[in-house]
Amino acid sequence: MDASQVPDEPLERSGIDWGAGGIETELGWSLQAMSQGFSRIATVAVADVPGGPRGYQVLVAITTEAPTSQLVLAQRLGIDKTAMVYVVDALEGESLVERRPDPTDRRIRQVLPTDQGRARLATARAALREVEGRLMTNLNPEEQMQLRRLMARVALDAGVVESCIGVVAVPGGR
Amino acid sequence: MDASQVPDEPLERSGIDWGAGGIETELGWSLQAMSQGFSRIATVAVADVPGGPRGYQVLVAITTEAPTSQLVLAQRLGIDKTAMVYVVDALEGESLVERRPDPTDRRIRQVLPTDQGRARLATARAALREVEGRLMTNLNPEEQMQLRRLMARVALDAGVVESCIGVVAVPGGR
DNA sequence: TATTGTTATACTCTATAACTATA
DNA sequence: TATAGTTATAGAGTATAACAATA
Repeated sequence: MDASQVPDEPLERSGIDWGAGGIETELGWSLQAMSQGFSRIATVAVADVPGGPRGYQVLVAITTEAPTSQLVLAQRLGIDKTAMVYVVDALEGESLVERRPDPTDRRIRQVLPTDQGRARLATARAALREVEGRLMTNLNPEEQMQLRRLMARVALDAGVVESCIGVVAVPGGR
Repeated sequence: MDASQVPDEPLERSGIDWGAGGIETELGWSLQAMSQGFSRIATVAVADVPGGPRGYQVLVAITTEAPTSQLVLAQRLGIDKTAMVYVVDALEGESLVERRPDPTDRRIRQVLPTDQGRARLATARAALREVEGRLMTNLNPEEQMQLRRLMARVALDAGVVESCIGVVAVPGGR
């Protein structure tokens, strides 16, 4: 077994035996279990946002970034452009966002938040932060920060990985 | 905005502005992006294992834990018991595992690895470790270990979270 | 009656292709 | 011709329900 990629402490206070190669030493298992736990609680926390977790992410993106197209929004959030249509439809149905044609290119629809959208986002965000803390309840605040930072860095690089694996093409990209 | 759950450094070397509340500061987005990146490369790495990533996880579990039933195996791996049937079928079809009735309870099918199964697992595991390192390529070895440890701890606790949220019942559990 | 494994069915999510309107 | 958005359709994956064997 290759131990260079794996913590070399035989046993730690969490009770994980990293040398045994059990399922809890698998990054994929941790990722899946954490994702399942998160999506379960997150779905409840953002239940008031139409479109669910994806609707929430759209609200976050359009309130913190310059308005772009639905397409680049979809690529940035890691969802399909066809799914983006339904999400924006749902948000627009409750007047949380509005579509506006780009003045310079009328094919492009900018997605802009309304005041109601910002308000809905604020309450959802607070609820989400609360349950996130509950998910990481056995990590002290410092460890929670470390985890957030490390995951964000890996996530930002994840787009780079696909190119070095040899994916055929990034649709719309270059 | 509640900053108590979020790293308080305004800007770090990864270029993330934690105070702005952008999409890359969202745990859910990091989790999703990391999962997408991982499953893309993991699917390739374990392509030789029938049943894909889930077949791989079954092999890991049955080679490191005492033989149990398909049901507890499914619960442990976080997949449905009906899906477990297909995964075990696929593994058994290539003689990587064998089903054996539990001597004390003939309803239960123990799932045991064959020598071929152990060999297939070893090669897949090596391939997986390699691409995992590539996914976390911008983290130094120490940071990779930290990330593995923190995620494993949260994942192990994830099962506990569902009970304190108030899920109706854990099917089969108590 | 309850439980394990299995099968069949339905449903959700995602991906693919085709269509429109603009460029 | 190419691109952004939309729609319709098909596929994979997942969950639900019902059934057989055993306890």
